[in-house]
Amino acid sequence: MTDDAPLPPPQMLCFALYSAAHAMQAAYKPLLEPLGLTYPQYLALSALWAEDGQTVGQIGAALMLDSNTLTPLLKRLEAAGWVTRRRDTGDERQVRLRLTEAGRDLGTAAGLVPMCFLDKTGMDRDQAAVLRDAVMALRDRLRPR
Amino acid sequence: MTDDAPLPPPQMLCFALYSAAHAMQAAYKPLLEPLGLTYPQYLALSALWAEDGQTVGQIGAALMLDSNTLTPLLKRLEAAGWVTRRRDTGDERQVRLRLTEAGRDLGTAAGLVPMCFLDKTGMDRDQAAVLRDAVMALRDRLRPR
DNA sequence: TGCGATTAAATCGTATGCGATATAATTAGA
DNA sequence: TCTAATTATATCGCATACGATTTAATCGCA
Repeated sequence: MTDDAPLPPPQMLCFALYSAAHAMQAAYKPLLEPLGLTYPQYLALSALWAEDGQTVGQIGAALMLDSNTLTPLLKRLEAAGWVTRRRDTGDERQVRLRLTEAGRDLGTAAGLVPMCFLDKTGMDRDQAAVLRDAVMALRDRLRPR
Repeated sequence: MTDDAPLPPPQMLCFALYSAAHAMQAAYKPLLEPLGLTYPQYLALSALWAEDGQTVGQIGAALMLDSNTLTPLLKRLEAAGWVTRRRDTGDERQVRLRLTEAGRDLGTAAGLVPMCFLDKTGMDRDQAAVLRDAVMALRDRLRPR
């Protein structure tokens, strides 16, 4: 039977997630740095590469981030010339993000990044998918809604 | 056979980790806020609850963080009255962190936090341990060294 | 139709992370 | 033993995250 003594960080599930997320971003860095992207910026662009013209809110729903995080990030992507930000003509509350020519080209250039990352994990697609689903299931149980 | 088209963020293993780590910290918030702690502060204190009197470097090794992150965090813990920071008398380069009386009491008060978190995951200890080990294994494969 | 409620972004403040650099103490070796 | 290399923290700058608030636009409904 297990006891209730406090576990040191290395043995906690939460710390495993915490440190693995950091390690993941560190592993992405050499892949993204040549492209001039941070990992969250890469995520935001990934959302647009999958579907261009999304609003801040739609990207936020995909990445589970709010405008307080996304607005400055998206402004940096705009300053870098990869996207444009324009108020929606139908609903001026919304801001639509559109890839520029350079932004689309960057998507092509970044095409190999996911495979390079998979390589680093030492897993095949199926193993990665199993772990991904387990982690996503945990995340969704932790989300209040 | 799978294709090489870019996956949208919700389907990527990296995003699962990224968003699960955020969800984990959000789940900890209601448990830690009453104690006046952030999640990384809780981790640092957990290291000290497991073994008091560690140096900045030792805590950093446990949490996989460097002094650029830890020094300000530990100063906040000191300002809150939970630890003291003193240069090691034997090696003045090192700074040793010691729990105050209040810091030790906080450890007692925080004793139930891990179980409360486990509850939120909807998993039992064994399931949590399996997932923890899988995530840690991935993390260690991603670490360059 | 007019106004209060709701919604979408943006802004502000604080706390991480982390690359790069600085500083002080210790160690190593000729 | 004297000094160059190494080590342990600290500092600085930038980019997230996120709670709280603000602003502007749209909606609901009497």
